[in-house]
Parts: sequence; C-alpha cells; structure tokens
Amino acid sequence: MEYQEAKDKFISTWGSLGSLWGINKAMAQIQALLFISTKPLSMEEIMEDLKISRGNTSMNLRQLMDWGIVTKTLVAGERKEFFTTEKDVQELARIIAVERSRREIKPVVKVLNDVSSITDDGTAKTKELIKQTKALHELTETMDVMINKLVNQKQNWITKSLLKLFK
Amino acid sequence: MEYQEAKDKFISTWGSLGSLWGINKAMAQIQALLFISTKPLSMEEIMEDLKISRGNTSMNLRQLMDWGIVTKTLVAGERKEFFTTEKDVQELARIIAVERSRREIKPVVKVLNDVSSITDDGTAKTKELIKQTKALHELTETMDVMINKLVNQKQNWITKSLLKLFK
DNA sequence: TTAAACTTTCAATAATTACTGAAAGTTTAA
DNA sequence: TTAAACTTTCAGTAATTATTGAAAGTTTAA
Repeated sequence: MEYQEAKDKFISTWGSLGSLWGINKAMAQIQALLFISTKPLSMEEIMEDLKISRGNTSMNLRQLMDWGIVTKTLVAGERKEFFTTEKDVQELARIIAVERSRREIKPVVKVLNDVSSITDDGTAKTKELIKQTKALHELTETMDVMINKLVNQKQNWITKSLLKLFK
Repeated sequence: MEYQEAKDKFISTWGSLGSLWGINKAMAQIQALLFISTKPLSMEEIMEDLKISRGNTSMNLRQLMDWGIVTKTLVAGERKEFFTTEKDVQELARIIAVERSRREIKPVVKVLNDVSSITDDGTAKTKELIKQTKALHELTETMDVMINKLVNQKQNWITKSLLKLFK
C-alpha cells in the first residue's frame, strides 16, 4: 500500500465513522484531510481533493469551526482563507468529548430529570416509569461528570486515566 | 405532567437519541417502551403503542436481540412471543459499551494500524500520514482497552470507576 | 394432516438527510 | 468607487435510510 491508497483509505474510513459519532461524512472527511495535511488548505484544495461542491465545503467547514476542531489560518501573501485542524489527538478527543457532553448528554439529562419527577399517582406503571428513568438519569449524569472531569486533566488525560483505573 | 405525557416524552427522547449512538429510531423506541413496561410485551402491543408496522417491529426486535439487549420471554398459556429488555441500567450500559467496541472501535483500530504501517518513502506527506494515523491508532486502542477493562468490573462499574478516578 | 395463529422477509415507497450550483453577499486592492 | 476575488446561502435535487404491508414461511393444536 502506498501513499495515495493509504490516504484514501484513511479519509473514507474516518468519513464513514463520522456518522457513528454524530457528524456527517463530508465533515469527517474534511477533518481527516486536514489532519494528515502538512500545510493549511484552501477551500479550493479541499473541494478538489474530496470532489465535493463549494457549498458543501463551506457549510461543513463552518460546522467544524463551530465544534472548535478547525480554525481559519492566514497565509502570508494570500487573499483566500486557509484552514487547519487541531493536530494533537488528545486535544482533539478532549474537544469532541466536551462538545458531545454539551450537545447530547446535557439535554438528555434534563429530559430524564423532568420525566422522573412526575407525581407518583400510586399505579404500578407510574412507579416503574419513575424508577427506571431515575436510574437512567443517575447513570447518565455520572457518566457526564466522569467525562467532564477526565477531560479537565488536560495533558495526557487518556493515558493518565487508564493508569489510574488499573494501578 | 402526568403518566402518558411523561411516557411519550421519554420514548421520543430516547428514540431521537438512538440515532446519536448508532441505532435507529424505532429500535430505540421499542427498547424504551420495554424498559418502562411492568410486564413483557407482545409484538402486537408494541406495534399498537408505537404505531409502527408489523414488519418494522419484527426487524427491530431482531436487531435488539442481536445486540443482546432484548430477550424473548414465554408467557404461560400464550402462544405468541413476548419480549423484555434488560432492566438494570448498569448492565445495559455494559452491553452497549462492549457491542460498540466490537462493532465500531475494533474495525477502526485495524484500519488505522494498516494505514500507519505503510512504508515510509521519506516524503513529508507520507511521514505526516504515518505520524498522525499512528497517534490516532494509539489513542483509539487505549480508549478501547479502557472501555473493555472498565466493563469487566461488572457490578456497579460506573460508580466504582468514577471513585477510582477522583479519590 | 390441516388450518389457524403467529413471525419473517423483502420489494415498493416514504421520509429524511446530504449535496449541488448558481445567485447573493462580502471583502479587498487599485 | 468599482470590480475582481472570494465566501455564503438556499431552493432544488440526489442519495440514503427507514417503513410499510402483503406474501411467504413457521409453529402449534386439534
């Protein structure tokens, strides 16, 4: 396997993986492309490399910037905009964890809390609903706390956590 | 908010959440319904409650069984099949974690390993591809190991882990 | 056996989600 | 200013994914 094949394989795998963790294919592919690029890329270069339209590129770059994963970079002497992604995997993982917590987990915790707080009318089904959603609420919240604490350890957090868990 | 409203809210929230962790809406809704039910439910009851077709119900129940989250239960004196879901949230979380590791993480680790093992032809771009995919490989593998070890602690694993991490 | 009760399969279709491309908008250099 | 260089927006369309429903398949009781 030589460069081009390996590159394509990486980008397409990362792309289809994206949908699993809640971002779309193009978004994940753009990030992947930037991740292995040796220099900032322009919209033009991204479109050409991934064979996607200008509109699509623009929209997905914006989303990546909203996530805080990609940033605009100025290149001396160039008028157009260039883009780079966070290159440190641990930092990348931190950003993603925090964003997912904010976007996905927090809203769910809220709903679970609301649902589990309905008044107990004494019926078995109400009791079961309360009991189960309470358990889910507690679990989800614990996991969210865990993620947010882990992530605050910054430097080398994943390895550090692994060590802590199994020493 | 009384029972029916709370129930609907829970089922629809869980349903839309499903797509975030890689299962479809109907599948997540069926699981949610079983999760708060006080007794095993038949296909008929599930269809009616969620207003989905027989075919859809059948296919998604199968998937839930493939995941190991839902099981068939026999009800005395009844010919048709009844279904129940794992009721313990911690056990549920364990099953999901293990399955996701197997279905999603493991294949990615393999691709990353393949890609990062290409021969270094000395060019900057090849060096960058190798370096970055190696870093990603290492991280992904560490996280996978972490998940699998955590999950083997069985009883009360989430709370235990939280304590370990922050004592 | 057979036929009723039930479940599964799958082609057709609906619903959702992603993508394009051209027009509108913005910025910058002259 | 203005016009070239560039980016964003968004209605239309394409691609993907989920759902239906009816036919085929299976099981069980008589």
